[in-house]
Amino acid sequence: MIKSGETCVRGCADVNLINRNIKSIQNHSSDLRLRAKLFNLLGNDTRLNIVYIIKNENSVCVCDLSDILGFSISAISQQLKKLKLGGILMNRKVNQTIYYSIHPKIESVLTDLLSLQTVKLAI
Amino acid sequence: MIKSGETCVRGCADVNLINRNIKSIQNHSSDLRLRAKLFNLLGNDTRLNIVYIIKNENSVCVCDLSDILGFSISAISQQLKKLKLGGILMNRKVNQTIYYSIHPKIESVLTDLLSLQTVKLAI
DNA sequence: TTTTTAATTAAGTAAATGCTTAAAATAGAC
DNA sequence: GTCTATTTTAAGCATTTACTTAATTAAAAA
Repeated sequence: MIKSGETCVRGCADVNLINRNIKSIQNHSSDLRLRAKLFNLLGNDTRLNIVYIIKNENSVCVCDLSDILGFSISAISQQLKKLKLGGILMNRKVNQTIYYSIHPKIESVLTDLLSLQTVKLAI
Repeated sequence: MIKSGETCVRGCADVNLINRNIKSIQNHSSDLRLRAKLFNLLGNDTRLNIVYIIKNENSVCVCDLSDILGFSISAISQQLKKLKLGGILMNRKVNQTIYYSIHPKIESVLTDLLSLQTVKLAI
């Protein structure tokens, strides 16, 4: 907790606002961290493309993703690993082939995130 | 366009799926890039905290954000610059103080993004 | 005018990111 | 058993990221 004129050299510090928001950030820290993590996973062109493709096709193998996106199998595999660890994807093995699909828990959230109107963003 | 057995050594390549999705990614590339950029901006703890605070307070100065989040003024200023360039924040000057606020164009999108149920994400 | 305040910009740095190629694991086909 | 196909993992590398401190800008106050 900061008291008026205690830690800030400047005059303009809004002590109430500062303390109120320090608490607020603390109270919501786990939610905010989780949210940032989700946004971070989707905030990369390659990973967002992967998620977009799998969402449309339900289930896609590593090889096909590599052919579609033009990156090495290895590169795709590494991104798939991150998406799986992040709870966005799951996979199942059929013979030698591993098919990735959207994790049911995140399905509806992803639908929302991918249908949001972001056209407004263009500056 | 890939033809069956043309570019892929492997047998399992689903040529139709591959070509269909190459087109799909091309058609949606600008939307996907924009969306990834937005997620990327929000996919960082410091920046998401900044946006969260400003959304709650309407208008906050650089100094106060620095005190709340415990980073140098400079660090906060650099993140604010990214958020402003990305179309998420705007600012106005009152004497020596610069107040940042949510850009009206992105307000409703942000409300959606911050109210999405992401608790499901925990693994 | 000089000093002070708020913020930005510059420069530097450690760590993270995202790809590459090469090696290793896994399991079906021969 | 060996060979082949699919994927993962390891190692390396160039780029980006996110902070720090120091210098600079801009404008109000003394």
